Amino acid sequence: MNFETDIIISLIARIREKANRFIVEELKRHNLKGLAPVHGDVLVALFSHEELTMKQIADIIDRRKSTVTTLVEKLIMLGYVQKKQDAQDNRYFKVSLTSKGRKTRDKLIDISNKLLSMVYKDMPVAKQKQLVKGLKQINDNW
Amino acid sequence: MNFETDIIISLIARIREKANRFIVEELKRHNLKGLAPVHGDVLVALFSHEELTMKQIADIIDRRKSTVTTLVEKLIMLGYVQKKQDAQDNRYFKVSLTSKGRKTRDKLIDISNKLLSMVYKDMPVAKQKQLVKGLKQINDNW
DNA sequence: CGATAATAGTTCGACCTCGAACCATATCTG
DNA sequence: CAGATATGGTTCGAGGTCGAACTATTATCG
Repeated sequence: MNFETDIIISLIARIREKANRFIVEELKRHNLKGLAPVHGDVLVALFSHEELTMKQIADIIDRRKSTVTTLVEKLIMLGYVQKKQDAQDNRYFKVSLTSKGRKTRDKLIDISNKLLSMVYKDMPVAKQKQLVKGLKQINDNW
Repeated sequence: MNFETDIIISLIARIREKANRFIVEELKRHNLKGLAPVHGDVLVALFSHEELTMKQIADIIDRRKSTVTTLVEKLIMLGYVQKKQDAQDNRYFKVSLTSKGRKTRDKLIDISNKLLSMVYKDMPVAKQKQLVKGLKQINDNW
């Protein structure tokens, strides 16, 4: 029992909450109505992959397949992405950005940058790296 | 743009997810059926406070008042806590543990300890403290 | 005092999330 | 090749969460 270090999970949960709320506000401010942070995750994933299957998206954004079904459904409905069945293997569905989806790129990058400056504030980069290294160790050794 | 440090939010989100899933499993294993991690938070808060108002609970567990209404409702239904209106100020409702609620203490402490050992594994305490200090700085300066 | 503001709490609808059950397609194996 | 297995994906119901609108009670202040 160590009161100094026992609070790590609640600290992590709180930071995550704050980040989420910040992103929600920013999405609203950027007029990306109806989008939750997780939809941003999907779009961001598609910025660096021409197309992704439902399962790949699930793995990248760390959500269940059934959740991804809902999310992609919404993104299609809002016109940000499109989905088409793979011709070779009919089990797969390939999701890709529409032109409207591609246009969100700058806004999402802006939000990401602003979020990071909120998180780190004036923390020296060396300390940032040290912190990320520690978190990575926790995440990897689990 | 710094690829080394930009991943901090996704790392935090992932660790938080893993912790959550771990707690869910442990609650099941300890036969605390129907309880989600957040219900554990409420009970834990009541371990160190004889009684708490709905708002106090909301502040401690970092959830909205409307959410707390639902959570406490469930805890009452399951017999872990009770709620009674304050005699002096009728706006307040005081929530406190039942005897059944008090009996969860050992189990929840066990889960918490197990979680921490999962999180930190063999990380030296000095490094743990350093990590928590960094996280605290982020959480405080926001 | 009496109107106004502040505070505590609930209700309601919407949304993300999950797990379990299920369907469809492709692969493996005897 | 046929049955079994594996993999990708969806459907459905349940639950936690929020914000907005609302009720109720108390505090403030002209």
